[in-house]
Amino acid sequence: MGRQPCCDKAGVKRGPWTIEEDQKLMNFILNNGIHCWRTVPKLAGLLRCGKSCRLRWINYLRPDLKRGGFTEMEEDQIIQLHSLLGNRWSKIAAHFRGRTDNEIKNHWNTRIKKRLKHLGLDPMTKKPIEQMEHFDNGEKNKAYPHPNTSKGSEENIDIKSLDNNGTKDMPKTGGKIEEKEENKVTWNNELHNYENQCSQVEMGSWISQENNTSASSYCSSSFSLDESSYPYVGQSPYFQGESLQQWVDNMDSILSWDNFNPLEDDFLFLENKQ
DNA sequence: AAGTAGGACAACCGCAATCCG
DNA sequence: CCGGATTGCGGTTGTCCTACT
Repeated sequence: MGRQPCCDKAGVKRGPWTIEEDQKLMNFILNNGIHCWRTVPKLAGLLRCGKSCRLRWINYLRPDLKRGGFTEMEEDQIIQLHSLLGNRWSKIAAHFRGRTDNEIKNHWNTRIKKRLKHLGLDPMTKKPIEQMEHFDNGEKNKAYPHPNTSKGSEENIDIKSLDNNGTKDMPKTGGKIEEKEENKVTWNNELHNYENQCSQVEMGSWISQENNTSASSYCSSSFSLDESSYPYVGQSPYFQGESLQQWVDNMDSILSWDNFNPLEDDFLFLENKQ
């Protein structure tokens, strides 16, 4: 006998969430907090399984989410972190305030992979593809173990050839990149550099958060709210036929955005209230 | 204008990890 | 310590949208 499914699939709604469902879930969580995802749909009056509710909240409804396209700097950070952490998206996402693992994973699969391939780099190893083909003759894994499979021992990572601008200095020929010794850095050095970078970014976010407590302005601290600059924003169901500002205004009527920062504090408060 | 292909994002599935009685 | 319940995670699939023919 196998394990019980997380929910009774009969009578459970699936597929895209409606605005009404989102409002129900959001209102419920903001009023009651999250104690047990399994009970959330029942108590919130939703015909969804708890897992689905959790996912919807984490990936879409969480008020502290920063939506919109990834900046080049964020992309570079993702590339760097991926070279360290592999496909551990939740760990990568932890370095980005307001980004979800799902968002980063999707962005990686749809954009960054292609970008690296376009640059003649193997997305998994960040090595020039031509070189990888050479190593495919039984030498590849030996020379460049994948972060997922290596045990985190010191290894040479050549991603420093990706400078802070991401692409500017990258040769675009199919693997005509000559590996320079000075570009090779140790695992520890790499980690140190990335952590410094990440902490700078996160500090910036926190500082702007200190200065301005509204969620919409928090988002604008690191990216423009100009929709034309960030086409993906418009793909949210909320944005169909309305501007971003209209959407924010609408949500303001449902929720008090001023209460969201810091979100963790609010949940603690809700917990204590009960 | 209709059909199709590809891209981007949202959502689901199944397994692993963790929690808790 | 054990076993069931719950949550978290990563891979995969589904859906919608847009560009192209």
